[in-house]
Amino acid sequence: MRNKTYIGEISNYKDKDATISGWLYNMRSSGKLHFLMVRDGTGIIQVVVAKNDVDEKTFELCKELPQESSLKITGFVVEDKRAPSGYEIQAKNVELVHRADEYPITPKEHGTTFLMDNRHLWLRSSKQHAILKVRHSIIRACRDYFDNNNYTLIDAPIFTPAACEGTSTLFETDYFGSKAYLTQSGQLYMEAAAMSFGKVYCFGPTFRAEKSKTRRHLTEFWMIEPEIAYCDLDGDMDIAEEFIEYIVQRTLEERKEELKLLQRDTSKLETVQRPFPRISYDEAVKIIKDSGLEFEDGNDFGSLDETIVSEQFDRPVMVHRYPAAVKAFYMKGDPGDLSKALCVDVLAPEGYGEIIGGGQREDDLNILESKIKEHDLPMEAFDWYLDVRKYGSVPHAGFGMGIERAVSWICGLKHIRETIPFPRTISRIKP
RNA sequence: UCCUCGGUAGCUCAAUUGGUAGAGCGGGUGGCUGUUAACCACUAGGUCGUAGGUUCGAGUCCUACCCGAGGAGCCA
Repeated sequence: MRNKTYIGEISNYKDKDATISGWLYNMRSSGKLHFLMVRDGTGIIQVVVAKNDVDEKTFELCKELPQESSLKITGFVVEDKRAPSGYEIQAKNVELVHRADEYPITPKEHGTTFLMDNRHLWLRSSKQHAILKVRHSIIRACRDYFDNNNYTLIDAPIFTPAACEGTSTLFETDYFGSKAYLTQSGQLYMEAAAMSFGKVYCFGPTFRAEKSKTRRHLTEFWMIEPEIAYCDLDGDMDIAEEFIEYIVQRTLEERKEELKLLQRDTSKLETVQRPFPRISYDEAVKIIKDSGLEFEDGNDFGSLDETIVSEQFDRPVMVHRYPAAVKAFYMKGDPGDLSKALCVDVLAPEGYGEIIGGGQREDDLNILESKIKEHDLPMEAFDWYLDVRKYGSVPHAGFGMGIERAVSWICGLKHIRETIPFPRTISRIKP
């Protein structure tokens, strides 16, 4: 079974015989000719079955093949302008591996709910296939960026004893009689690890139990979180922009075909190059107010606010120094204005909003303890975290990027749920 | 949790002021030697989300509930 030909490399077999193994994507028939569109995960190719070229049994078989039947086909490979991919196979033999039942997803239009109910089959469609290929490339680029820059991969736990930030709603689970929660971030663990390895990152699933029902939210999503010892906010922003530039440019190189199939305007990605604009929260507020929108000083940005700010630029914009009051307890205060936090959000262009949140962490033990009290968080849950400030505390910073939001932006999608193979949302846990 | 919209054939949708539930795709049967979401003919396929109510008569009007989609909040 190993020495077979993949459709993706069919051009190497021009004017030669080849055997492909795949699934029937669609079929058109014309009396004494059948046109089978066959896919195998690496590509799709037209197979021509002519009545005169095959035995009668084979020809009759192809006449009534259900969509998605699995097939092994041997034939002569030719270049032909009439074939959608430029190449086609003139069949000599067609072996039916399995006759499919009536396939629910037809070549016509369907609603998203129906397609999501059939997500396990929808993955076979060309658009979904392309999105997940892009996702794979983005994840590989993320890992390569950190691996090539001497970061150490440190896996964070999924079960956690208490809220990391105390803000989001967590999924609660029974842990041998006591309560445990599914992680909403690996960050606190990365801070501890950075004091051992210097530069670390984690990449894993993250869970939020908020009842968000929008095209930007999942209850289970993947986040990549670097953390760097001896790093301040400016250094953090340097890393974030270099990182985003790298993954976008890598994806443009590796996934031209897929982005074309997704009809992505790649000119809007080609401009994603350093330096990215860096503006303060106060400057962002001015942009929002100048646009005519009402905004109350000191508030966090809503999604419309983010869109208005990001529309001013042709590449991601980094907004730093938000009011400390709207940010998590571990953010370090700005020495120049303690009402502000040394944090940064990276807003993707074209209305895609926040893809990265991060900043410099509070490294002073006493300040951190009082922040925990201010936020009404249980001190005992953070004893280990406070230890990081007791034994050789240093300035450190990091950020987290939601993979699905990055994929959604880079692919130019309307819904985040198509960026993950099996999405989990407030109303979906199957398939 | 709140706001808006929706639920009719396997799928996508239509049905006029309340008056015999329809089309395309998919399925089935037949036809066609260059099809491009092929095409042509015929054919099968329905508890109109659920439960009540108004009416001679309800897919259509009223009430409650269930489910879904988008948005707000919250966030990546």
